[in-house]
Amino acid sequence: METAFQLFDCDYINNNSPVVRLFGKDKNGKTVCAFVKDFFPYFFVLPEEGKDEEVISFLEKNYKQLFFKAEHVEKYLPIGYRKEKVRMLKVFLKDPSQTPVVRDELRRQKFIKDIFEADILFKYRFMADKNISGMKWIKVHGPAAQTSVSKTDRKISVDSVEPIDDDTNADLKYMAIDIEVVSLKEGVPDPQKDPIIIISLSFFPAHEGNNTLLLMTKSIKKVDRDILIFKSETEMLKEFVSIIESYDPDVVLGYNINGFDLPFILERLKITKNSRALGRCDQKIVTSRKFGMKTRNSMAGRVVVDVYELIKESVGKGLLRLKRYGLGDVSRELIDEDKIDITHGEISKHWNGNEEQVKKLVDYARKDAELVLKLLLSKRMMDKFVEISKLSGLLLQDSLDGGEAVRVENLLLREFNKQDYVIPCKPESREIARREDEQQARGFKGALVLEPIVGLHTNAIVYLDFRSMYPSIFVAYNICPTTILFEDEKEFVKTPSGSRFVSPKLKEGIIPKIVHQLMSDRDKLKKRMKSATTEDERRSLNAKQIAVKYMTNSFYGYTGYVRARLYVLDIASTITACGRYLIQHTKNVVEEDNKFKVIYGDTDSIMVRTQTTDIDEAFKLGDFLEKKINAAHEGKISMKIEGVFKSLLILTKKRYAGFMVEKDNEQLKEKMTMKGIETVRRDWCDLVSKSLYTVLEIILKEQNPKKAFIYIKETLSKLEKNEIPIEDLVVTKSISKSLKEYKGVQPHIELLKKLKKRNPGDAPGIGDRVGYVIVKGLQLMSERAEDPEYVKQNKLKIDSRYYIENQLLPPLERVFEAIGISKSELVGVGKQLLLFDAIKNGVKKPKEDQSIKTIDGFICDRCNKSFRRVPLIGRCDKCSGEIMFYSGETKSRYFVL
DNA sequence: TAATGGTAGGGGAGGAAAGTAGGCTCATAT
DNA sequence: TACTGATATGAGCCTACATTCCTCCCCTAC
Repeated sequence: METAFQLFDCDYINNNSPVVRLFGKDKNGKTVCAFVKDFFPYFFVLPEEGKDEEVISFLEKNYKQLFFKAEHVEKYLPIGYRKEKVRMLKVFLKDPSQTPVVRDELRRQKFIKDIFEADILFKYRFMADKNISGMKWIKVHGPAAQTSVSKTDRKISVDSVEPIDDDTNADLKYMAIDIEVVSLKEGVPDPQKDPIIIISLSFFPAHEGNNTLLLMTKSIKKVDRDILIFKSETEMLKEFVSIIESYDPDVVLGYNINGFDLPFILERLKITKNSRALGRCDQKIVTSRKFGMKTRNSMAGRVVVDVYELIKESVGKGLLRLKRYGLGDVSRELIDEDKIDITHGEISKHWNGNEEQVKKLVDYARKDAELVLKLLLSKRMMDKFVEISKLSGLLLQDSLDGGEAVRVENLLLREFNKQDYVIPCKPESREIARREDEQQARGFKGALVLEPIVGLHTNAIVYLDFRSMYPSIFVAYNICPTTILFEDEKEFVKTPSGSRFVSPKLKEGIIPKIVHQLMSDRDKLKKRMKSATTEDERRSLNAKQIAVKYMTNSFYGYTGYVRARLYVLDIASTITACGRYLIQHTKNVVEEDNKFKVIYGDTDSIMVRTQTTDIDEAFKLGDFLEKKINAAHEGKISMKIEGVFKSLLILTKKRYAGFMVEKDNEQLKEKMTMKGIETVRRDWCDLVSKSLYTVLEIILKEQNPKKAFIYIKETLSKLEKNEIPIEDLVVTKSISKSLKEYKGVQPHIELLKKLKKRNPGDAPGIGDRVGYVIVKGLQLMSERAEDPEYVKQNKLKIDSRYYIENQLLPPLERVFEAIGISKSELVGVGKQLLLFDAIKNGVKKPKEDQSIKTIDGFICDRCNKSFRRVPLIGRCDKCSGEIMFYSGETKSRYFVL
């Protein structure tokens, strides 16, 4: 019998000898589990000269049960150009789980020179050898298997496996989970003690007509159709297990499901003596493992997706701009839907409250599961990972969980093996330390950032960049671990930085080959995208295109990554050195005849000032430059015009704003671009981002600083009059490590300490973002950071002075200084405005009693310079005006304690 | 069984350290 | 001649301040 299915998961079980299991779904939506026998784990041993037999007898003697067989093979060593293969031993064992033991023991033996591929996960060893990939279709031959262990529609005992070419995707079933827990004590719920009270499930497609199901352990009168009530948590969990089995989801998802819901459920299942085999196999319970701060869960045959982690990753990679990661914030931003408002601390209160409150809690739980599912589906968050799986060969779960290194390694393993190369084992901790030291000592220089010409440029600026610079360098100079020359070779390619790689005529490097292929694949995908007829087709092609781009760009970072199997610092350094040469050389070429000036450039891009203000002409000049530069680089790497800036304000390296015109199908499109400036940074409050954006827009589009001034004046006066909503004043920052590890004093950390004291259960953790506002007071600014909600509730006063002097003015000063308006002019305007306006607006001047009761600081009567500490002289050191006490808007010579 | 791509760079806040001005004390002179 | 009080001056030391430099941290550009 022949069966084709899309490969969803793969693992192995040990029935005396290993059996590989392939999980997937066929065209009819039936789940499949295919069992493959007679595949054994192996690795390669390079013995010392002539010691082959010693290795074999050692294995025979010490690992009688485990050792299966050894074969003599000829392989290329992976690092450094090799003309000839080397004889080594391919050692087969009987049990994958024991491979590390044998490997480590062998390593200690004198007759061993090196060991290769002794740490490739068994499932990936199998998949690589059979040339099958996660999320691709495979065809298996074989009869139905007699087993009740796996819970799939079809079970097959496999004789042969092969990949098939099919680009479609099977329809998947999704189930979102959200649990609610009451904690007996204050703080984080403890699965040992605290019971689950509600399990909220959301399905796509519907489960027996229900889009949602709510399991709960308290009876309420007005019962919705989707509510199931149980007498005990034990019974509720039992039903939960059976729902999973009957619905049989492919994807199980949740918000922070890895960190909270799943581990918690597992613990409660254990305590209530329910089954923990939630996967498509009775034998394997769901495993939950902690790696440092991360928790990973695996469910045989299914995929666990944590939407919270996906969101964070997207933000981290700059694909998404969000200030906070809460489900509420994210839903509002991405799908314009709100969460029902209940804090963790209030859950117990609602649960133990009246009917109305319990009902609200139920609605809240239902909404959460719905939102998570909606986010994943409507934003098609998994598409990219499906494509990454197909490209790299990884299983979908590992594409989602793992980093770039695993992807690159999986791809390289296959390509290396195809060409008879072995790849090294992962470095041990000592080797990692050595690499780190080496990097420390030698340094690993990165890209070149050209010194910018700071200021406002109003001539047309042409913006050009290199197409996939680092990947192109790999290809252009045949850079690869397998081609790097340590010895003399007649035919070689020399990079501008002086490194030598063997000529591609003798050996085309493996990485260059892969990268070249990926780059041309991407070009084709982009072309197909342009002619796509349906939105679905376009979106699917786009996901592919993005995945290809990711893979292409991963190789450079990988070679400089200390934990990589194929870490070659020389290669990483060579790549960046070539990049530096290219950008510098390009600048020289552009400036050759004094018509153009390169005013800035970063890594792979340059901005060229022309002598025109006409956009069409600028584009023509851009085309001219493009041709000239590409000719200078002899087709090895090409530059492309990205657009023309009508006006551009450069503040510093990596910080600029411009009014850009792009060409899209011969249509001109205008847009504002801002890089690195506070408008795009998440650690400034919205007031700053918004007003700075407006100011920049006025300056760039209208070139009218006066108008910008007036705008600021209004903002400042609003701020002084407390007319700015507190939401606009919230500054958010990430927590990057545990409290103990922080050395200095920082606002968000100080606030975190306070929050932990107030409500340990609700306090944010590592990886979360904390939002704060600065309130009035005399302590360090960091100690005056406060939770906005707390400020509202306790009616604390916002420190408007902080927002003016430390938030609004500094970024504005930098902008105005760059356009030639002095800092003091603006500061003067800012501060005087602030005080004089306030006075004009009717703040009473004390007449009879000229003393004030509290002080906020010390201020110069003439120029309004403020001092943090009391100056001992009574004169302002700037203008020699008199120093006075002030409180709010009131100044006085006298201060009564 | 089991994790984690890279360097360059700006900028805020706090803290240490070296530098400095002014105050205090004491000696001395008038 | 011895002693007192008021006043001035300068040296030496101490303290608090303003400043500079550095570290830590966050986040971004590419």
